[in-house]
Amino acid sequence: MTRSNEDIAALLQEYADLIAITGGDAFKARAYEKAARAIGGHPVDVATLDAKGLQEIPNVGRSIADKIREYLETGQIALIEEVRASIPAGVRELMAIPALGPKKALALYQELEVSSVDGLLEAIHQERLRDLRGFGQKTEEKILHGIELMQKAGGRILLSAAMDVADQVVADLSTLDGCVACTYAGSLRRMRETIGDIDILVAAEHSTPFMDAFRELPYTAEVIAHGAKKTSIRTTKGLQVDLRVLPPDSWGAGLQYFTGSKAHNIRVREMAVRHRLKLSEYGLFHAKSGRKVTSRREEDIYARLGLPWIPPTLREDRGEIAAGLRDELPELLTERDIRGDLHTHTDLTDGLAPLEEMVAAAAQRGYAYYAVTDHAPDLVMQRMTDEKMLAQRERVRELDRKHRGMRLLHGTELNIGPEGEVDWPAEFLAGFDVCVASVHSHFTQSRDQLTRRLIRACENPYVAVIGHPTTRRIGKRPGIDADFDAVYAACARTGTALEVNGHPERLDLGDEEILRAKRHGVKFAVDTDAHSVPDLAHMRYGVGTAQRAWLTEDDVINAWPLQRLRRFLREGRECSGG
DNA sequence: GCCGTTTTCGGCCCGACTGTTTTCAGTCG
Repeated sequence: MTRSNEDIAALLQEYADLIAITGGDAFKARAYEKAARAIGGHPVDVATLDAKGLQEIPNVGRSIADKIREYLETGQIALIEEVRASIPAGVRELMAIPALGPKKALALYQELEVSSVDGLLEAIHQERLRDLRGFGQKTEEKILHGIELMQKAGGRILLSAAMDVADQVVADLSTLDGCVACTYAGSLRRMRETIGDIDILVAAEHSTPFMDAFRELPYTAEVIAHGAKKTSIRTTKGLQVDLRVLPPDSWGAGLQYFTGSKAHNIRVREMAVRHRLKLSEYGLFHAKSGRKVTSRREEDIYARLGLPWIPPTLREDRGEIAAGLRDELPELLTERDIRGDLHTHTDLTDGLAPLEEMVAAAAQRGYAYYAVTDHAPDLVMQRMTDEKMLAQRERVRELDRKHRGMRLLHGTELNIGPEGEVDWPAEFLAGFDVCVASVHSHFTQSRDQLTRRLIRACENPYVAVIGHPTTRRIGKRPGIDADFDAVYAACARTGTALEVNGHPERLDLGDEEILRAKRHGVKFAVDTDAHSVPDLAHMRYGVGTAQRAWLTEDDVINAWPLQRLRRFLREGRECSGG
């Protein structure tokens, strides 16, 4: 993940928003948006490219290339700074609320001088929106609901955003002299879907050099607190990061303590008490004498309590301790177990990279197989046709012959229509190796309709995987309201797998839903839904989510050898229907 | 602003839904 690509993408997206808010040329805004997306998804660090290299990125022309150079040289883009000065940052934040776009955000600012979410709430409570043209009672309700949804995230950020920062901090601190170990702990290590703040641990004899370096990092914007054992900072992006430096001898105890979860740690400490021991972040001690038993490694602490080492993703007090005592902890799925990705896109629809680049990147990851699943025609904006799909299949077959060691599957991501129908009739679907089917619209149907709709998709013999089953967007949109137990039962009955979509905004199904689905005997596909080469790396979040739901290699169809996967796909086609 | 030419301009993903309006603008995927 390259820092400058992301920063520049964010900046260009901001400019696109500002153009939209100020009523500028909509096509120009769109051009900046497209460039932002292309740069965010570009596999090469733009800081290493010259003007010519920059313009080779799709949707980046002379003007935007110049602005990127300007940013790389001066750290800002004058034009964007200028527009920023005329529109308060809060106005743009309003656009993050569902139901509010640039036009309504601008109306709120110009007519009511609202320039923050809090200000908007106040205006609503004072009933000042009532007189505003284009704002009615329903809009008001939608806005309130949207704000509630945003605030429920409670300032927590996406797993991926936290991971990027943590990876960077760990890399920076690991280079310092005297660093025995350095890693992240907390909910990030447990791979929770959202993260409150980031905990970084260092094992070293002397803490001062680390605390000093931490405060001096280029992305440290503010030092919240600093001492010998703990320093807290806020990054330039507003994230809180805590650093704790432990003596190497306390590493295991500290790591165990700061990884949590709180509920898990309470259980473990209760066990310690029953063993007449006492567990703290400094180690495991004899309760009476206070003599240290062990503290250096997590494994030793768990072992002394009669437990195997418990993977962090399981430490949620969901039965992991009882299972550990019975020696029945699952052999969790790991990223190494994944043999292929079954849901990916190319630039034939809304992906960024051409087929050849996606395939080359997949081969680089060491996959044994890889499915290309571009959108089907019912998602009208993607302009798919039978001819385009068949032509792509020819290219896939040809590439497959060239690639030794990785088999290419030709698939599609079908759209599940309002009645549960999909884009193509059986005879056309039969030509695909694998079909993913997903809901992309009509989220507000009744519970019965949504349930029937999903079940009908499962019953289509050619549908092998239900993509992002709840369609939630974390912090933005709740999942659809269907009777998912009925859907899971249908999946089990028809041999249809459920997706664990690894996109950090989706993580869909989430851990709790996977646990429920598994009880119905369903199999899963852990996919990235990649729309660019860097997106392929989202597999780590899909696997993390799968781990949190106790999934093993046997539960996950794309962890199987190709032969077993093909058998699953074949049997699904035979046993679905009615 | 980008792109691809019918090569220096003219088109740019397109349709549905929703709420507000009184015939359509704004938002979304």
